[in-house]
Formats: sequence, C-alpha cells, structure tokens
Amino acid sequence: MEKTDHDSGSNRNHSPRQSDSSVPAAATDAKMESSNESAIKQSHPVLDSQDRREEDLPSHPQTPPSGSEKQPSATQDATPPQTLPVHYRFLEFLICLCSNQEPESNEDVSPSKQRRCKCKASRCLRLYCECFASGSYCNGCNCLKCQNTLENKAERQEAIKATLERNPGAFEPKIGATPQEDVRQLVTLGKHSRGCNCKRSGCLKKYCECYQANVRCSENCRCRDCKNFEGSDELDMSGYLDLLQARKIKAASHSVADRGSSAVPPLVQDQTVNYVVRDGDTSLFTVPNNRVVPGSTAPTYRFCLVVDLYRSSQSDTNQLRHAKELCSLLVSKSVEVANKMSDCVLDAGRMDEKPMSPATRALMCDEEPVTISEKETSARVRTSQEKEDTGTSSEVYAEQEKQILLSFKDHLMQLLNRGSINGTNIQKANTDPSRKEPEDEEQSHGDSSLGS
DNA sequence: GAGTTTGAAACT
DNA sequence: CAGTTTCAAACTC
Ligand SMILES: [Zn+2]
Ligand SMILES: [Zn+2]
Ligand SMILES: [Zn+2]
Ligand SMILES: [Zn+2]
Ligand SMILES: [Zn+2]
Ligand SMILES: [Zn+2]
Repeated sequence: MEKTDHDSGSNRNHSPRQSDSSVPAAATDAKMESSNESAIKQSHPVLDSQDRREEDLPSHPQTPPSGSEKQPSATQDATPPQTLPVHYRFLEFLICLCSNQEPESNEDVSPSKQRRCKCKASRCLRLYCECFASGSYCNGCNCLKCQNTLENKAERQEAIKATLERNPGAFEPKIGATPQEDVRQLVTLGKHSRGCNCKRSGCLKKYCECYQANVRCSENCRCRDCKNFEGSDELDMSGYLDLLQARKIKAASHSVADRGSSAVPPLVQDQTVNYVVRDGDTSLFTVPNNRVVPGSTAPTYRFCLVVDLYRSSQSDTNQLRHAKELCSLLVSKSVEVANKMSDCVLDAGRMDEKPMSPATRALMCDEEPVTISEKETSARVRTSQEKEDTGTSSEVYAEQEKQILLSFKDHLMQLLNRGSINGTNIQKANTDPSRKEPEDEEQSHGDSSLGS
C-alpha cells in the first residue's frame, strides 16, 4: 500500500540532515538487477505503466555506501547477487504461507481509540494536551485540574484564540494526506506538514511525530540521523519488531491463562529438525503449552529459523544482509515459478491486468509484499479467491495462484531442509546447538529446479 | 509504578 | 530567529 515509485521520488526531495558521514542504512538492497527486473516487468504491466520508469533510474537516489561496506563472506564480489528488496512483511507472508494460514490483516480494527490525556500542569488548555490539540474536549481523561470542558467553554475558547495567535495552523491536521492523490492503491503517504526535529531517536520511535503518524520523514523535517525513510533497513526492522510485539501482546491477551509451567522446556520439535524456541521470543507462534495462536496452525519451525535469522540480525548488520539475501533468493525463485505460471495463463487466455491477487503480486514484484499484510489485504485475498469481477476465469486464477504458492512453499522447504543455498550455508541464528548441522557436502549448485 | 528520555510547545 | 524552559507522552527498568 505504501508503494512509492521505488524511492526515486520519495527520497529525491528529501534531505534530512545527516550529522555524521556514515549513512549505512538502506544501501543494501535497493538495487535490483537484470533478469529479475525484466521478468517482473514482463508479467506486471500494470505497475509498470504507473510508476516504473527506468529511464530516469540511472542515478541511484539511494546513495550507495561506497567503499565503507565490508562483506563478511567475501564470496560475492564478482557476482553481485540479484538482490530484491525484502521487507519484513514479506517474512510475515512466508510465515503465513507455510502455516497454511491466510495473511493476517494487520488489524487496527480500533479506529475509535480515544486518547486519554494525563495532563497535570497545562490544565488541558495548551497544545501539550492531545485532547486540546485535537480540538476536542476532555472526556474520561485522567487529567488534573482540567479546564478543557464544556463547563469551561469560555476560558477554553480564549485559550484556543491564544493558541491560534501563536500559530494560525495549530489545529490543522498535521499530516497532509496529499489531497490530490486519489485513494487508489498507490497512495503516497502524507507528509508531516511541519516536519519533525528529532535529534536522538533516529525518527524510529514514537517520539518522532512522523514515525508516529506512520509517515516517512520529508523535506520538511530537520531531523538528525534520520532512518525513517523508504528503504531504510532500520525502519524495516523496526516495523518488523513492532509487528512481532503487537502479535505478542495479542496472543498474550488471548491466552490470559496458563502461567504455570515456567521452567518447562520451551523446546519444540519437528519431524526433521530439532528447533529450540526460546521462551518469550517466539511465543508469537506458539504459546507455552504447545498450543497455537488462535486460528492458526503451527508453522514449520524451519520457518522460524528464517525468522530467527532475520530477527537476530537486528544487532548484526551482516546477519541482516545475509537474511535478506536468503529471502531475495527465495523471491527470485518464486518469480521464476510465477513467470512460468503466468506464461501458461497467457497462452490459455488473456491475462493482462488485474487477475493477479496480492499474494501473487507479492511474489513477483520487488516491493510489493508490502501489500500483503496491509490492512485491507486479507479481505482482498479472499475476494480474489471467492469471486472477483473477472468472472469466469477467477477460479482458474485462484487455482493457478494456489499452485504457485504451493510450489513456492515446497521450494522453500527444500531450501531450508537442505540448509544451504547455492552452496552458501544458511547461518542460523544463535540457536541451540542441538540442531543438527547438515555438513552440506553434496550440495549441488544446481539451485533447485522448482517443483513445477 | 517509578524514573528517564525525548522533542513539541511555550517562552524569553 | 535561536536558546531555554516547560510539558506530557514514549520509553525503560
Ligand atoms: Zn489534557
Ligand atoms: Zn484529555
Ligand atoms: Zn483534560
Ligand atoms: Zn523525526
Ligand atoms: Zn520527520
Ligand atoms: Zn526523520
């Protein structure tokens, strides 16, 4: 949903002050090379027509890190691996895929979240008070000596006037919704009208108004060391961690009970692999007693491995890169399958525009996994599977898509079972040594013929 | 829950 | 406009 034109536009006019010269973020995977590109373009005309102009791509907006990067496994100097941007949401998608579980809509079904202030000294008549700032009366707040009430309408009005004097736009919405941009899928997120002025949060905490409003920092901002921009690895990771935490809370609230077995092994077993699930860490997948989060089946723990890898990378840039490379490979493989599939469809009939569901698009488009776990996605997935305006062929597409996903899943299973890709070991995160390490000897570089 | 950190708002 | 203080929320433990 938050698809901008591949950073080329979003960052061009954005000049956050970078106090130090190190601008490591987002440099890793902004490049997407050759084969995949063509493949994607070929099968994705819709997006292309809209915003993908490679003519003006040559100068890469996302300044590469130049020489400062050091490759841990220096095997890939000569061959810059086809790197697709991978987002944490894609990992979410993978998890859902392998647990035969529909992508969970990122909920947010709490639109009526009434803010309750706890003001003490402002009497709720200053912009410090969120209630006052939003132009509403305090209601059910925990404020002290609140004057932001209907009874005190007079003084309140005066305060409003005073505030307006200081800043005529004080009560305007801070987040410009880019009014002219229509509500189609490619909505460019709004900007903070006045921008932030963060110094120490990297604009990755809710201290930052931009981040809190879920918008990227813009040219209006005067932040330092900003990491709140499209393509930022830190932002990506931050979002992922947020999602994990949200799920955690959700799951915890769902299973208010059992707290009994504290020292009981958080060790979960799979047929092929012993995988240690550290307590707490992975409770989002399974709750203590091997019970599963409501409404889902347990994912294979091989996938937990991938996730773990990704998660552990937060403190290790090399790990992060490695995880992304892994996922990139998976993506590229899926693209192959998807292309085969789409070719078939093309032969059979006409498959120009819409038929592709978000799930499939996610596999085929570089940045598209974003859509998957976005708010309305689960709904969209369902609609595409139930009945779409395509009428007769909808079922066909659904079946095709299912095949794609299944084969993709199989492929992923193979890769993860094998423990390596193209001879490159999948470094597992700091997991327990009990897991048997496949000393990949017979790894044929024939990277997996997809199970097509 | 107490204490700290943070950056917008208010003030000088 | 810049520097400082005030303030309440976000965050940490
Ligand atoms: Zn208040
Ligand atoms: Zn209030
Ligand atoms: Zn109040
Ligand atoms: Zn900020
Ligand atoms: Zn900002
Ligand atoms: Zn910023």
